[in-house]
Amino acid sequence: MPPTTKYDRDTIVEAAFEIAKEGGFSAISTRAVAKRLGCSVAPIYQNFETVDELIAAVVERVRAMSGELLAAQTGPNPFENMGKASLAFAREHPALFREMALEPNDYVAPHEQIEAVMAPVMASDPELADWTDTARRRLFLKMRVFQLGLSAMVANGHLPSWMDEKAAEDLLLETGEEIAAGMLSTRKDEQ
Amino acid sequence: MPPTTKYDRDTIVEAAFEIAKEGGFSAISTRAVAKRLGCSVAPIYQNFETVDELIAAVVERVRAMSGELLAAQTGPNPFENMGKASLAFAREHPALFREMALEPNDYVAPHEQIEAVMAPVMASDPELADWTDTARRRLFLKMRVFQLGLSAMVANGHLPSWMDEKAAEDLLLETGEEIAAGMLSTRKDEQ
DNA sequence: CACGTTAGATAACATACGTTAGGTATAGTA
DNA sequence: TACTATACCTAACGTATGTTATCTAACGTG
Repeated sequence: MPPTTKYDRDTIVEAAFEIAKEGGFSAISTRAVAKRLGCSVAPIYQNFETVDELIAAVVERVRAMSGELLAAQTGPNPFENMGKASLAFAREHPALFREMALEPNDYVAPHEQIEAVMAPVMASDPELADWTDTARRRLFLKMRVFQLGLSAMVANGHLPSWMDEKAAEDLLLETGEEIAAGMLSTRKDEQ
Repeated sequence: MPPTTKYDRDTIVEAAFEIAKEGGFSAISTRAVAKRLGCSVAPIYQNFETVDELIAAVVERVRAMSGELLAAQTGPNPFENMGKASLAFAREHPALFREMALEPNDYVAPHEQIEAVMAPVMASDPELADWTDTARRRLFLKMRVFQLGLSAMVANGHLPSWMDEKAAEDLLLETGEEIAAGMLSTRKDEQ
């Protein structure tokens, strides 16, 4: 039988993940991963057909991490949790956030799909109880847009200098409230 | 004297610009530009010290184009013009928009600087006449965040499928109004 | 304890990149 | 008309990449 395995799939993915965390997925090269592991490229090709397969595994790893960041938000409001998780992702892993959320790829589910998941959540929110379904969806879209914009600024260090982590979260929540309030008052104006 | 010049600086920058438009700045290589021009790499090195210098010239070209997009918006409201120009940039040159607005670089001026430019504009807006300076700045930040998020979705094709160009502009303006209305009503609540 | 399977190392091939040395030909000038 | 300056081409060097062929050695099985 063969000698004992020293570099298994997970070890390799972890090393590649660390590299991607610093330089994005494009920084993952067989030699860079091998160097980080202190080995040659051989173990990589023993565990993956091509480097693209390794990168795909790293993407899965990132998705899992993203899910953990969301699960770590245990507040009562799902929207608040989503927003805070997004900000945490952007702050803690800016390069990965850019790759996942700010580039055209299939990692991000289409808006309609996310909307479909959130529709029942919104319907059960007492604050939105008397909203029409259309209005709820539109509010959700607006909140998602704002959340993406703020997360992008966090990931790129483009926030105003005085704005720390908490201030960013506050801005997100505050604006969410204001958009909702604005939608209500505007609708009132039209009646 | 030398033979007549066939490939001058502008011609080369224009070819590199077209390449960047399709694949981003990283797609600019001496050979790719040469191929597009139907020449060798020699003219490039006659006009530029290094490929980085060429890329810098392309960045300037993109900045100029970005300015033209803003100038093309001739409506009465400066914020509306900025927002529409940003959406146009994201829609017409998604790869370039990502490079300029969604990556960490020095192309984007710090928020404070943009804020300083816009402060007098906001002060002269009759709708904001009785707002405090702090509130105006905060509104501007929120609008910029929303604008960035929406432009990012446009550039990446992450918009809901039903949302066309006009619908995106409408969403931007509508949300701007709602945030302003929400800020007013929220402040009222506090009093 | 010998053997065969296979983890890992090494080094090579092919490609793409930036850059440069050396050659060719053009066009104004002497 | 000969000369020179130079726009352009060709081909190469060095480096980084993905990938693979070949080798070495470890280890459970017989």
